[in-house]
Amino acid sequence: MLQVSFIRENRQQIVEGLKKRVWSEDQMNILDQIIVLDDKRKEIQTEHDDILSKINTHSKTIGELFKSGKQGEANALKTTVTELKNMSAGLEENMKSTKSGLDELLFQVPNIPNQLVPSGNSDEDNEVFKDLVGDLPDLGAEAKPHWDLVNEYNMIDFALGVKITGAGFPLYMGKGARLQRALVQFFLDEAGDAGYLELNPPFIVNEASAIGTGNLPDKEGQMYHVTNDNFYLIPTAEVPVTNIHREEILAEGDLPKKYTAFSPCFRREAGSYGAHVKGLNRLHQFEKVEIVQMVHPSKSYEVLDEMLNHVEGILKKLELPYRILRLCGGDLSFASALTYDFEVYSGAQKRWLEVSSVSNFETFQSNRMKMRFKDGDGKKHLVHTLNGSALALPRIMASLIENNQSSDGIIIPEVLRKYTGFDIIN
RNA sequence: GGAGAAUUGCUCGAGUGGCUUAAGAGGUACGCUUGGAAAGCGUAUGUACCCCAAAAGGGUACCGGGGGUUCGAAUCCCUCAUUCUCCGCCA
Repeated sequence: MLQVSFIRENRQQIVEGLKKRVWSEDQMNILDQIIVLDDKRKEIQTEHDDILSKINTHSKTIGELFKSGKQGEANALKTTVTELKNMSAGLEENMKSTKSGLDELLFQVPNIPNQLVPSGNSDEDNEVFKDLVGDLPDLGAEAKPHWDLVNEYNMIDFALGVKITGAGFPLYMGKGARLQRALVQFFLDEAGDAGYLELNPPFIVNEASAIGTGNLPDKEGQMYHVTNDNFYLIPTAEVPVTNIHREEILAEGDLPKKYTAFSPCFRREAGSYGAHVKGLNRLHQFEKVEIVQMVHPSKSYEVLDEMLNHVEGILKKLELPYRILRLCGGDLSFASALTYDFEVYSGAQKRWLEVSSVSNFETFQSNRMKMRFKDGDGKKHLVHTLNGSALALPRIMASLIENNQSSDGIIIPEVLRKYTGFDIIN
């Protein structure tokens, strides 16, 4: 969420930014309401602190009066304090509702898009930042989509997943399961080599963590909620990992913090049915290796490029044709200032599949989480947080299976063979 | 799941209603001392918000979270979380 002080001082810049997110004039009014409520909050606090101060002084006096035996004076003063306390209670109530009103408004304001973000309403307006790297596979007319191939080679059983749980929970088997594990291992090794500390975080988080990363309150319906304990199944490892330093003040020398984590990801997003969500294209449970960084604000865009390079390196090693999109304002996630999506080409479906999303959140998450660092002068600043998928498994599997199909079977890319222990699935 | 004990600042740790402006120790920073270091001595050392044009200064809140009793709570009560010990169950 944005800081009120930032809203006060950069109104014009914010309005320009929100226009890219297709905000109406009506919605812009929220900005003014925020400032009005914040003014009110200050006014109430000044008044309230003043009363509390008087109560504190009087209480001390009462103690002294009792000690010196002046019961009458003490009791008179007690009455005064009681009156002050009534006033204080009223102000406190007012403060509470003002603050929650203010938060409610602040939660509605998304991050301000970076200058580079193109305006636009939907994914059709995304900018192709880097077009096709690699060659589109030439599979011929009899190319099969991955959902047929995984069936043919007994790699994944979707029907059993439905039996056990429901749609969107595939069961990987044999070489399918092994290939998946090989990819995870490969991704983690790549991240480790790039200096990310490997973590194995909790896959269920509490409410505070979900709020910290911006998954609550906005996207409650997208997460699985464990109501008995008020916990949430993570939609991505970004949630537990980014929350590691929630409400912390780091030393400037501690930055950057670089973390990587493998996790299953759970997403409710009760989807539509049809070809574009068929097979591995969209799931309720999938696996992903995530990279996360907490960095000095002056470095965050440099680091964003570094993360892009990291993801590109992996896709090149896997020999998958890919392209990079720069998301437009309308497609940008709520918390992000700039996002690049990676898409790989899936040869039989003949379409691009999103396999990674790399974002700079600037201070949007760190402000919610109160994640700061102290500079040499002892001044505190919010860190910038970034994260990216490196990578999400199912669509990598889908394109890898489709693109590498041959009359002999599915050819395993060279780089994975030491992890799989086999070079073909047939 | 049951019974008991605990949670205090950067760390350890004292603190059973006003004498706490949270003792004391350690750590850290700076200064003094020294040929240099150590020791010693001195000073400082949290977070958030508010007042003030700013600085200086002042105020409020914070002793695991939330609520309550009281003129006054780290201290008493309720509740939740976490940690430890024992019992039960368990991969």
